[in-house]
This record gives sequence, C-alpha cells and structure tokens, in this order.
Amino acid sequence: MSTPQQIVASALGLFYRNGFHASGVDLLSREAGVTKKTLYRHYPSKDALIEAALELRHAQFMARLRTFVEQAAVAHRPLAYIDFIADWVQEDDFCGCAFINASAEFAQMDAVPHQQAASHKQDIQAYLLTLCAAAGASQPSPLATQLFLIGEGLIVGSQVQQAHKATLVEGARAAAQVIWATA
Amino acid sequence: MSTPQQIVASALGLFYRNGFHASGVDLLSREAGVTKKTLYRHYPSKDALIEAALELRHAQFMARLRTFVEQAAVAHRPLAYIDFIADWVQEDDFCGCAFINASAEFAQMDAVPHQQAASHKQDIQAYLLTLCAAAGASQPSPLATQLFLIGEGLIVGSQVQQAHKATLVEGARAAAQVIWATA
DNA sequence: GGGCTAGTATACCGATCAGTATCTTATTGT
DNA sequence: ACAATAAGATACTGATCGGTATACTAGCCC
Repeated sequence: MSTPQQIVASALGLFYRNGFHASGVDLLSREAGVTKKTLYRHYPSKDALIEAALELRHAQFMARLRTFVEQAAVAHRPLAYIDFIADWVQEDDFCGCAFINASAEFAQMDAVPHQQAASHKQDIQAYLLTLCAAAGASQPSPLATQLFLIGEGLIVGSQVQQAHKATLVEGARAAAQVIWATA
Repeated sequence: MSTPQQIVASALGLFYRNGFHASGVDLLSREAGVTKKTLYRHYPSKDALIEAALELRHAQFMARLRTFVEQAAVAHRPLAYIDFIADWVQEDDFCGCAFINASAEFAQMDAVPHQQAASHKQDIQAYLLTLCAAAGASQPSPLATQLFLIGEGLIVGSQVQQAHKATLVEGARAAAQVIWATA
C-alpha cells in the first residue's frame, strides 16, 4: 500500500472510531506510522484528509454493498439491502455511518463533509431504486425510499442503542418484508 | 428566566446548531450574555453543561411530543408520532436529533452524552409502545419498534439530505401506514 | 450600614490545535 | 555514481482550547 493510501486508510479508521474534531493531526500521523511532515506532503490540510477519507469510505462501502447484494437473486435484492445493513450494524467495530457522523459534526449544510454525505446517501438511494426496479416492483421509487428509511433507522438506532441491536434488526427485517410484500 | 436556565438554554441552541466540540466556552458564554466566570459558577465544566443541555432537550422534546400526539384520538396516536417527526424535520431550524448528533460526536458508548442519548431513545420507544398498546395493536411491541425505526430514518435522512425532505416525509408516512394497517 | 452573593471585565494559565521549519537519512531513476 | 525525491525526527509558531485569578460593582438580607 502506498504512503498516501496508508495515511488515508488509517485516518478513516480514526475518524470513524473517534470522530473528526476529536482526531488531531499528531494522532493521525502517529496512527499512520508516518511523520506530520509526510502527512502534509500528501494532504495539504486536515480538511483535505477528511475529504479523501470520506471518498475512500464511499468507494469501500459501495463496493461491499454491491458484492453482498448481488449474491442474491434479482428478486431478493431489495430485501438483501436490509440484510446487508443488519450484518453491518452487528459487527464489533460498528460505529454508525461515517457520513451521518460527518453530517452531525459539520452541521452547516454547505460544509464539504456534509455535501459528501448527501451525495453518498443519494448514490445509495439511486442504487436501491435500480434494485427495486429490476426486482419488478410496481412502484419502485416509493419502495426504494421506504427501504432506505428503514436502513437509516437501523443504522442510527444501532449506533445509539448498542444494547438493543437485535430487536432493531428484527424490527427492520419485519418492516421491510411487510413493505416489500405490500408494494 | 434565571441565569443558569438562560445559560443552558442558549448552550443547547449552540450545541444543536454548531455541534458540541465546535462550540467553545468563550462562545457559549458570549451567546448566553454572560461572563465565563458566571458560566463556571453554575456549571463546573463544559461536560457538565453538555449534560445539562441534553437533559433540558430531553424534557422539552418529550413534552412537545406528548402534547402533539395526545391531540389525536387514541387509535391514531401511533401514526401521529410519525406526523410529529414529519413536522419537526420540516422546520427551518431543524439540525437533526441532538442525541443522535451527540452519539456521533462522543462515539465511545460509555461517554455520558452517548448514554443520555441511549436513555432518551429508550424513553421514546417506551412511549411509542404505550401508544401502540392503547391503540389496540395486536402486537404492540414489534409495531412500536418498526415505527421507531421509520422515525429515526426520517430524522437522519432529512438531516443529511435537506433537499429531499419532502420525498422522505412522504415515504415515511406511507411506510408507517402500511405497517400500521398490516399489524 | 456591613457582609454576602452574583455578576462584569479582563487578563492569564498550561495544554492542545493545525500547520511549518530545519536538518538528517534512505531510496530511487537515469 | 549522482542528483532528486521521500521520509524521518524534532522543534517550533500563533491561535484556540478549557479553565482560573484578580479586581471591581450592584443588589440584598439581617
């Protein structure tokens, strides 16, 4: 792995687990096994590093999502989206959605991380729409929106109430099935 | 309004709009129209002020929620919860849920604000459960969980994608109705 | 009237923040 | 082999952070 890749990957981990403001440049460079000077050679500012880390996260996440979902038959893929989120939130190192967290920390909607978050969620909704359409839903657009909402609810609910993950996962699966069956 | 009430109220506004880490004590005291010394007389640390602000938020939110929901007939109250969230996210000064934001900024689950967030969401789920039971749902518990998830999804979706609030609100209402009708 | 409290104003503390400078040591391409 | 580049180590800058100290003022209760 090249030096900039190493830096941005470890930065992403730190931002995700610790938050953006709470992760200082000294810690970021130490965690990357690199000096501050080297970090600043590849990323001109902490803001630029945040932006690169979120870009990396988006690419990683979409790739993982596609790989998971496309193992299911076309007709099952909309519900496989919820299964994907369900598996994710139950991972040990789950700390919520990096983009939701970024939106919370950079509240002004014109902040770069917030815009990246909006774009990320837009991509997910667009992908969900293609899944619903391909699965033969009669009204794929509202279906996609509703599945998206359930997924977001499961993500944030699991983040806030780790102790109740199992109940929330069950609820999300049940809600998604009802909505899918009714659509 | 007493001085400590004034301080905590303006602090809550600042934390909500700007984030917790991004709101310094100098700014907090200036916004409250008070000296730093006075602020520290009533709240021994910034952490204590955060805790008090979230307590205030919880009380305010639950009161507003109850007032809104209990204007509806008993049978309509579970869906009125979604209506309440829908109205809220469309307010001009909506900046997401203060507790979700706190969970994002204070990621460690043992941090006080994170625990307050978990407790807040627990109270909301408990309230939703009483609404579902009183409305005569055959299985109030899963119904409450599912409505809760849709509400959380609507909150966080509206925060990240302000431009798509209307679509998300529609989707949440539709999903809630389907789930309610099927339960 | 004399303490006592709550408040203002302002300056300060050490720590940490993002970011830079200096100087040395590989590694690498031609 | 030699110049250029990447990286290390370390120390520094000015600003801001949470929090404290000093000195003064306005009200309030006995």
